[in-house]
Amino acid sequence: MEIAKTYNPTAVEDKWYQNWIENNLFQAEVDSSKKPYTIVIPPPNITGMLTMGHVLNNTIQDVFIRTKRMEGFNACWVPGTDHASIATETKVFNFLKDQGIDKFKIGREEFLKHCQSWKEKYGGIIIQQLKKLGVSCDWSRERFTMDSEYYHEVIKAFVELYNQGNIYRGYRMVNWCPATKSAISDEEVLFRVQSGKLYFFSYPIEGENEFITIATTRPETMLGDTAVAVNPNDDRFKHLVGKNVLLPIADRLIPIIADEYVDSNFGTGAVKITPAHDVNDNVIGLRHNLEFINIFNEDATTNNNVPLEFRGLDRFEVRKKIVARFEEFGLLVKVEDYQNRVGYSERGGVPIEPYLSEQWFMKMDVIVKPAIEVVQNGSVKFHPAHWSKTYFNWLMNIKDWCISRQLWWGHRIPVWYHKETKEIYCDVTPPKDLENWKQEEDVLDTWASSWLWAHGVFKTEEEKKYFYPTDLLVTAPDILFFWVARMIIAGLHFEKEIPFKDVYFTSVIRDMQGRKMSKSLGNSPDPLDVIAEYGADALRFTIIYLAPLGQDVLFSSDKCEIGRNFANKIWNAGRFLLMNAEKINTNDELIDKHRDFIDDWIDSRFNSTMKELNKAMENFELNNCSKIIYSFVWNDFCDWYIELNKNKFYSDNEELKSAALTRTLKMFENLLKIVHPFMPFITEELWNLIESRKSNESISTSFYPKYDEAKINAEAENEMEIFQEITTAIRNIRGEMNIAPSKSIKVFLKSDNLSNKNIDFLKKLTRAEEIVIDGKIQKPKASASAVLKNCEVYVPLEGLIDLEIERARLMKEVARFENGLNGINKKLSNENFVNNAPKDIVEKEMLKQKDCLENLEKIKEILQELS
RNA sequence: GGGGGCUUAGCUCAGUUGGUUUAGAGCAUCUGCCUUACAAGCAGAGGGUCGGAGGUUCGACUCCUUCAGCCCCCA
Repeated sequence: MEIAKTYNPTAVEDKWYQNWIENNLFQAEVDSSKKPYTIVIPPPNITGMLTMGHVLNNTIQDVFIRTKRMEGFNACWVPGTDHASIATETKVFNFLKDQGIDKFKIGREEFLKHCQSWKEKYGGIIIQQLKKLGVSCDWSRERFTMDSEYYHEVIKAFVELYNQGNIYRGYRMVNWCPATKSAISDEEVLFRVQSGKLYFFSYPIEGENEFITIATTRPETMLGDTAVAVNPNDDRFKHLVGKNVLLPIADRLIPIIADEYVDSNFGTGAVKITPAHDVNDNVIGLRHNLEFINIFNEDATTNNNVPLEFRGLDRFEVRKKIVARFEEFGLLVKVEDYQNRVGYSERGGVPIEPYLSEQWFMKMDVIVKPAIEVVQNGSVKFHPAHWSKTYFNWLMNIKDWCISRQLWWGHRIPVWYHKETKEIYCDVTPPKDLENWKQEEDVLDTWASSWLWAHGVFKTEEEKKYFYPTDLLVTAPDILFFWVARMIIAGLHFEKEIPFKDVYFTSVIRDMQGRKMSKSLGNSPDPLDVIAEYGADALRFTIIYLAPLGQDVLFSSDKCEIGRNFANKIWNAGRFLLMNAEKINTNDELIDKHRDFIDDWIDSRFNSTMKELNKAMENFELNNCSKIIYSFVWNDFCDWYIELNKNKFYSDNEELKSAALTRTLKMFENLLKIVHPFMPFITEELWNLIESRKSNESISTSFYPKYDEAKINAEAENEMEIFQEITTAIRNIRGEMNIAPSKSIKVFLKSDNLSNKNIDFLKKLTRAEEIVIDGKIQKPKASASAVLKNCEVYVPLEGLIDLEIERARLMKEVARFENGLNGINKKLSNENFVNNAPKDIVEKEMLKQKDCLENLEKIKEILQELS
């Protein structure tokens, strides 16, 4: 059998994914004989393309679900997509616009048909991309937030909340996106710092020959001013409070009021108040009973509440005109450069406009209470835990949630207004005399549908009962408020149960300069390109390896060399074993024959690796898991176990060879299994190569190795440690003394308690032709030496030794030991330490001191001889 | 202004209740090797005193205070 020298993922990955799907390996059905382990996917947006964030997030979910599946749980990972109301509507709107089609002309029904077909065409792309990653979702359960059953759930929830009095309609100030002509939530406003201007306007005071100067960043809103406010403690203005100002251009009289809110240090200390177009002014307006003048249309052009010459203009046009007019009047005092934070609509891409409008709101103060409790009492655990602080901070200061959106693509609010009586009807079914009613035009905020995701994805009560509450949610921290918190609220409100037990907050992926990956910066590699270049396994492993819990990740695609090289290492270990398997028969009956310390040692190492791995997994430290596995595979299994087994594979004893290979392959299979959740493809390929399997058999449904405390063997580990120390010491001499690897050497080991039994192993690893172990060895002349615990190493180098180098080597050792000894002496000469520290600690220090002293003495002796 | 996070080798990061660590890993660097699994590899080496200051303690990278710098979220 020919096995490629370097691993080539491309063919392997597609082949196995298809095989898994054909064999329905990831399908989960209700089965009361098995414990469920459930994850619902954070549904990607149908307008989205796979990002590095998705890669990290879904790899994490896959690692958990695959591990649990192999551990014997009924693992169920429910995939799906989100209709993304505003994002999709914007996309389709622009798509139609490019073809000269106007949304408003074709009307709601027609527009929704376009959305639907757009979804059919593009909505599945990200799902196909996810499959490339190797994720083991149960695709038969794929859900969409506008599937009919799910749609019904969302509407039902609205009706229930409405009937309970938790939803109300109100005329309130909202974040208005003039581009999409819709309200958006606070969380969908992105603040950007930009350089703007601060304009200083003078307003004449009624009946006085005096002016009051205000500073503003938004001159156009002066048309809607209904007061000027100053701080009540500001002596400069005390005499003006209560007087009126003649608002220029608008020619209205507005009062000067005093309010603590005003910061005397900002601008001139006097501010204009526009209650209809600024959040803070709105609060002041309510407090002082001011008039609310709305000066904008829905698209943020000026309406009929402004003087004729300013009507029907874009807000930024108006700004210019207003400033020009103030200048003309001589009322423009000055203009300063100013850095201000402007809120932008995340989807619309334009500055949002605080805007008064009729909207639907959800009362939050009461409904959030249980959601706070379940995190406080640990029913829902956050990983890392510190996110709970942010969670509490938000929930405890929560405001009512504006859930209506002036869009068409989404769940239309199930409210009808009676055409004559204006009576409101709210139900899952429309009123019987529909002709007399008019349905609410608005749809629900997308999050008011996806907050039901954790239970809404299950179609029957039986399924919900079995799979819900789910076990784990893996998500990015930036949707903690949007989604995680709201899902907890919804789960507790509608199902009386938490939606999930653990929440894993993933790292944020950044580029090598630490910048967030974004489309506009173009700094995000396309994961599919990365997969094509390095393989999905390599990408998966690398991203986990780089992403510690709670830390951001700096990523560039060349980092995938870590994963690719690791895959190649595993591949070649397998390749080597398979090459030997061509010449050596394996035989399970021999598995316990011809064992020696390396077998005990690798069993011990494997089991302590499993112990660490299980612990890291329980603590949601996947990054740590990847490192534990990497180090076992590379440093223990490849560097030492395989190397030491070579002697056996090349022996003349057929039975010994056979036993050794059987054991090594068994260990290799275990190793493949623990790597499998991280690198599913290569492990499946090798698992099938090392043994012929049945057609529907897969490593992904094989049994995960169980940790066995009894296999942890301190004696074997100790023996190995000594062996490794001696090996390294000899190799070090070879390296430092520049002895070519091809040149064979003789080694003398002076020791009383070292046996001869491992000499062949030592010879092999150090390329020595002869090794002599004896307690009475005299140091051969002109040899390089090393002093170890209970053992002195001498390598005779007649004619080859460079005394200077050897002296320098030994001096370094002297320094090392002296350094250590200093620290120990300092401790032991401290009476307080000796008296107060635990006994075993003190004893250890004394032992260390003794060893150090002995070693120092020996090295110094050797040095003396050298000179 | 409120909340959160970070600061350990050239770079990116580990370091789990303070004491088996003379502070580790990967990458990068240097030296030597194509040793019949792997040059995407092997062997060896150099490199930090843990952001600054103070404190608690017999003992601190680890706990406390404070200062400085960087980042994120909310207002």
